[in-house]
Amino acid sequence: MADDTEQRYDPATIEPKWQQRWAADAALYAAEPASCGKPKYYVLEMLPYPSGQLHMGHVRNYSIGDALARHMWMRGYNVLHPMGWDAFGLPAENAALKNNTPPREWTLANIAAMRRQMERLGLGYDWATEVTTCLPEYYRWNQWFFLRMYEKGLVYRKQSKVNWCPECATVLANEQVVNGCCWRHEETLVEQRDLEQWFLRITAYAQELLDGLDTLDGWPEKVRTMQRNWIGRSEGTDVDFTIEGSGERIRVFTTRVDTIFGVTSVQLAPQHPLVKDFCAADAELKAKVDGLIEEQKKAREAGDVGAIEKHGVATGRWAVNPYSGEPVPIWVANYILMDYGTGAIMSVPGHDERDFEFATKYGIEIRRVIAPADPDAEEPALPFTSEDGILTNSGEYNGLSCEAAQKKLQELAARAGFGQATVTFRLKDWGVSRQRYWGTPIPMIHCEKDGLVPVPDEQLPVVLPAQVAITQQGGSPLGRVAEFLHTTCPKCGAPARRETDTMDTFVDSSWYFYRYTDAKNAGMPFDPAKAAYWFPIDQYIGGVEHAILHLIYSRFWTKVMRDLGLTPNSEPATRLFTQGMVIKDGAKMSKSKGNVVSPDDMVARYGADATRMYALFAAPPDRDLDWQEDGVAGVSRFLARVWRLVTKYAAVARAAECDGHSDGAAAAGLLRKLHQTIAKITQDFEGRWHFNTCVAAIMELVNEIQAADAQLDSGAVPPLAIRELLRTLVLLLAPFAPYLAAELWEELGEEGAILRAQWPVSDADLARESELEFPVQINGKLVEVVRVPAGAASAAMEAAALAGERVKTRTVGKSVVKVIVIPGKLVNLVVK
RNA sequence: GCCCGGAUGGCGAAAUUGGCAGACGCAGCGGACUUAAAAUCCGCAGACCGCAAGGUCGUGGGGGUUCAAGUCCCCCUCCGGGCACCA
Repeated sequence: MADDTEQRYDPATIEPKWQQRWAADAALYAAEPASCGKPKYYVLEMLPYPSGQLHMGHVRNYSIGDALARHMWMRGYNVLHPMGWDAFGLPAENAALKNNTPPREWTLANIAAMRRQMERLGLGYDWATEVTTCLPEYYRWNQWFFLRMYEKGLVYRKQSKVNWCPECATVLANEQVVNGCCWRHEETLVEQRDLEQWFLRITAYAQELLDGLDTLDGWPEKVRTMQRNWIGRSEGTDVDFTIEGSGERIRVFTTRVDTIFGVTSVQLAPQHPLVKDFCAADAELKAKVDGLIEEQKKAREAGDVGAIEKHGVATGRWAVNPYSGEPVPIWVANYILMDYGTGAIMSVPGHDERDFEFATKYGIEIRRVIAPADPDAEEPALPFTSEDGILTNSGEYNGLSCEAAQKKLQELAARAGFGQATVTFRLKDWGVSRQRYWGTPIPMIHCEKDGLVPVPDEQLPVVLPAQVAITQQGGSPLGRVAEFLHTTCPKCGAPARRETDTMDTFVDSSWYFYRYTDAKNAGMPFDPAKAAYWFPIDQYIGGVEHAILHLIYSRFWTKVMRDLGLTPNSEPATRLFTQGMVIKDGAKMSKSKGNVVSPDDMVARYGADATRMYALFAAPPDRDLDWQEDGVAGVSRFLARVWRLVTKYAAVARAAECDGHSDGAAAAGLLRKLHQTIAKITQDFEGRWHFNTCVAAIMELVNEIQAADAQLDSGAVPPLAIRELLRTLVLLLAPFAPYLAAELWEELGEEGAILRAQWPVSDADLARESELEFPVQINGKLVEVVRVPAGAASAAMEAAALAGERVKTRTVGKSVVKVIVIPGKLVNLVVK
């Protein structure tokens, strides 16, 4: 048996052996202090939710990050490559309900299981900096930040809508609402209820979050665009209309104040406070408005807000256009949103599609106030929404361009006090309240006498109680834990009540990457000096599904931390990479589709190296990856070939004299290929990241070495060259197949960890081709391939092309009209 | 509806700056080794016509620019993702 296994590449023996050695070497993947003098490199992969099972998306994400980290270590950098757990969240409560396991136990067991999976995959993390967000040592700093933000006026409370399942009698997170129904009760419509909620004032940073995107040129344009749209900055004008009779004002927001003379109604959102007043005196109106609210709600629940038919109801009131003095009717309409702008609009049916649709339906006047800039042009049909035109039917403003009119009208409004230029953002403040158990308790106390009182710093952390019955009853589970709920007011000492909301888990992931730089700090979230050394993150890697929320929150939190003096950086990461999804049989891997491939299975069958390398080989990292198990088998076969090749010549390589001589034609060809491969892979690590072609390049190199097996065997290739070939091959493999590389490194008699070995440098002289092989085309079609000595002049190329056998037979009796020579590339003959 | 990706052999893909389309791998076929198989090694392999030499076509479709287009420009189709009454 021994003989047999000795001859075979066996990841099941190699990999656990090295896994053990690496686990015993605490310094191997450890970040060094700033004093080490090396340049720093912070490579970060998004931390996973500890579901208990790594999936292929994780494997892909971490294989990319680990390859980069290993490469940077070999380039001599001080690398921070940490990992942690986004450990709060609903699944733990669901598991508690289902299995009667406490969320904490369930979560910690899952973390242990996933960490074992990661270690088995050979991912090189610095576990000394591990961060687990559900532990008080971490979440106390969430509370600390919350209090700092409270002091800065960045935290406030307000009434807000929540999803409520009447069957569960509890609040649902947005993700638990499926097609407008409760995920547990698929027939039960989710209701919107008003609750007092905590908010973080992210909108205070809206402009900066937008401007910062311009500096993030290391981020994918797609992500920046998505964030820009999400922030949704829009410049416009606030205009106050006066209600006839009462003298009350309705403030509207418009981006097209130049169309003000085309206003033929004012439209209010059904939830607008003035509508409530109108309804108080008019039961009939109230019934109709309630109907509109119901329609909006239904549409929102059904998830097609944009598709609902426009409905409205006239209030019978009139509002006066402050520019023209003209009264227009006030309507309430279901397409007006209370939470954007002022919840009221001026309706200009002549120049807005939605207003046009509404006015047509209800017979409201449609007026043209913008004419084409070219007086000879035909008047375009209404609604005419372009801003490329001049004002008409607009009194003294007639003839002005839209842009000029906007400016003039804004100035007038400001002067006369009925409005001004203004900027509106689509971005809303961040509601962080969750009526949930498994999250960070919000560190606030409700006192009868003193009102809202923050928990003093010295009383942090507010610890999540361990013994909590997770039930499906309504309200926050923490509200039913007497020991937690009842406390005393820090100000007056009287009995008081703790806040029972917990924080959104996006809070945890908004700053965890700072904690990695100083994970054990008990006195601060982190030491600013340590963070200043490591930040910004040099490369952040994760799924594009986090392009908006997580990455906006993280940017916001960084700016807050900067303003607290904790970091000099305004942005957390200079470069962001978003990898593609893992697909199988044409669909994203998911339990419901039954197309999930377990990483454990792959590792058991083919080994960690083959699994990881396949994840890099099957597609470029930014594209979707189609998982084909036969492909993993192919990579595994390739690794076996490498193993056989290196072990076959290991003894020769070990014995090679370092001062020996390494020439010979066979060696020159192989060394040329070797140095070309080094150059290709090094270059890819520096920018393009097409690791699929890196793996292919290594395969080509191995194919070529193997094709020269006879020369290697016969001694035609000097031992020193063999040594360089194999040694470098193993080094190139190290970021992609770390176990096999470590094993073969040792096999070649090298001392010390391959991770500490120097990344090979391509020698341009050795890489250079001695001959140029170039295509000759006739009229753009390939006719022949000819050779000239490398570096030959254009004239030599032309001569060689014209001397080609096939070229000669093809040009007989014809004339060469033109010869195009691209030096070093090709020759094209234009022949008639 | 708007914004972003993408479409290349039987399959995953490559072609980095407009310059030999299909590298590398999978599946397939033929051969060597073997009593046999597995494993391994060698070879073939875009489609069509042809015994062959060779030829014609070919990167979702249509048009264009160019000596030369998978790559650039215009129009269109399909697939994936994001946003969606944002005033």
